[in-house]
Amino acid sequence: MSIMETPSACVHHLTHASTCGDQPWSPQRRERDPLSFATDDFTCLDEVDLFADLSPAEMEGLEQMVPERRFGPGELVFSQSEPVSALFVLKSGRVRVFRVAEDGKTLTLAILEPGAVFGEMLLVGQRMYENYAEAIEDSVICQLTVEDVERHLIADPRIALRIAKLLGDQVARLEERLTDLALRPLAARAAKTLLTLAESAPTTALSARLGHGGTIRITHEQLAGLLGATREGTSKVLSEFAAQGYIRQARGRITVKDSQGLRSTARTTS
Amino acid sequence: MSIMETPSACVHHLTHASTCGDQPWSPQRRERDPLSFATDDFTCLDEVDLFADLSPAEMEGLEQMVPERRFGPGELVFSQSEPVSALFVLKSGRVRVFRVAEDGKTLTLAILEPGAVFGEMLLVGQRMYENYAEAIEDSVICQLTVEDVERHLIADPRIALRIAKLLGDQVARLEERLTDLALRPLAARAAKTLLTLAESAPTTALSARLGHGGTIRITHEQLAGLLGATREGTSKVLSEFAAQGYIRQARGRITVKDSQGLRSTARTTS
DNA sequence: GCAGGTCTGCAATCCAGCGCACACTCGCGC
DNA sequence: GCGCGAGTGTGCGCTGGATTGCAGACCTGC
Repeated sequence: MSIMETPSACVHHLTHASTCGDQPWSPQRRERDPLSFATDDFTCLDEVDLFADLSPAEMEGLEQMVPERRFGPGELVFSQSEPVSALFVLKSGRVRVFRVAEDGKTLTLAILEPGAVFGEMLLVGQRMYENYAEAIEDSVICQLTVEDVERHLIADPRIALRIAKLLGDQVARLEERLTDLALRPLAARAAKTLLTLAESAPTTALSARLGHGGTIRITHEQLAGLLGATREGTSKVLSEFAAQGYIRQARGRITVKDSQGLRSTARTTS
Repeated sequence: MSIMETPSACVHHLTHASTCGDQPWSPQRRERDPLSFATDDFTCLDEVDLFADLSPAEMEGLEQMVPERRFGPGELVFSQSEPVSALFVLKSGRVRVFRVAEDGKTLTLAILEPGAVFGEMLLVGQRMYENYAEAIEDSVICQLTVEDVERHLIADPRIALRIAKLLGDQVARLEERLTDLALRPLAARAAKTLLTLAESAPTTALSARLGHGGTIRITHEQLAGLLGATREGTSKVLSEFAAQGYIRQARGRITVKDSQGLRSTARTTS
């Protein structure tokens, strides 16, 4: 099933976007392969610390009515034509949350790993008009409807506190990124971002065995989206990092070799 | 009393900051004039919607133990040498929350008007290591200690929800600013910011009588700090706006004349 | 009403990073 | 294993905006 057959994935509000499948900001659309999905590692709501305070019985109750959807690479999880009406939990795969300018350029707000929650703004009455989310790999996503949320979560003080913490972290991260973007050169931002990614996408058992500790799965273009820079500029600084021995590069993969070197680069101001 | 006599206002951690009162990021320090403080318009906790759900009795209880402090222009409310250990409520005056880079350049995160709450990150376990806050006018600020907060607020589900909403709004604003900074030219950001300021600092009875609706009290330099740009660059675009008739300028004051014109400028992408 | 500091205007110069173009090469899919 | 497309290296002109330096205009306090 091609995503082209999913009309709701189209975005009709973009000024310069004429036809579906021709989105300048989503070049890597592919056919979907239903066989390659990961098996269910955990039920939707386990392992998500938003719900950590719930009793097993309560979890049970919630889980019953949580539908689960699958998305192929490039497929939109939500957009303006399909506005957020639910809280999403990423079960497997990876999702990119981003914004689009009128001229088609994008900024990536976050690249989410399994276990992440998104669409949280809905919980506090925000609308998220402007945000898009797309799968960048085959992904399985649970979604709680607004009603689920309102009835079971908002009312619960334990959950409300968790939500506040979640949002607090996010505020801190955003403030950091904002000041970095304003005050630091590209190289510094790139170094910092690599360090962050390297520790947030932690070493799996497999990658550790292969000596790939600190390996990030990301393309230059995706990284550029996070940095608020062009692909070319990003490639440039990455080459320099590689030349310095700070990192090693492969296609769609970057391995941090000298985090200390990156750290000092991250501190430069101009 | 000069702020020079307030040792705790000094910042010793900045790389290039040698002496107090010589902070490159805080050029407008002045003597403090105790007579010019506004009178108490409202008690600390009224009018702050964070506490809107509390009963009058509860409010009473809280208010009793809320100390109140006064700050003169340029005086630091908190900084790295005096880290956040409280929740602040701005009663009167105006406060700038900002960050400082190693080379002394700053980015303003927010300019707060009376009734605003800040230091909220503390509520959710964030540290705010990097944030500074300074009064830009004579200001009166109430501060709840950590203990006040933990005992009376965190536990209360109504408050927790308010906090979540507060942080949610903040996330939305930050995401917006981040994408604007990354994807939009200075002129567009400036226009947008002016519009936001014009409506967030609403028309007072006095200014309405004087026909000053939509007047913002801000210097080019302060605006530049918000935009992540230089004073010169900001002055340039403001001159252009004035030439277009979008705004009228006076010292430390900008009046929006043609919000429609600004809106269209704000939409430009490059 | 005078003095000093703040705020704003202006111009010349410089430069990081963008835009564009293209060549290459890796590796996935067939 | 072969081919094609996604991912990457590179160069160069261009430009938005930073930098620097200064000059005048406006307040505010004395």
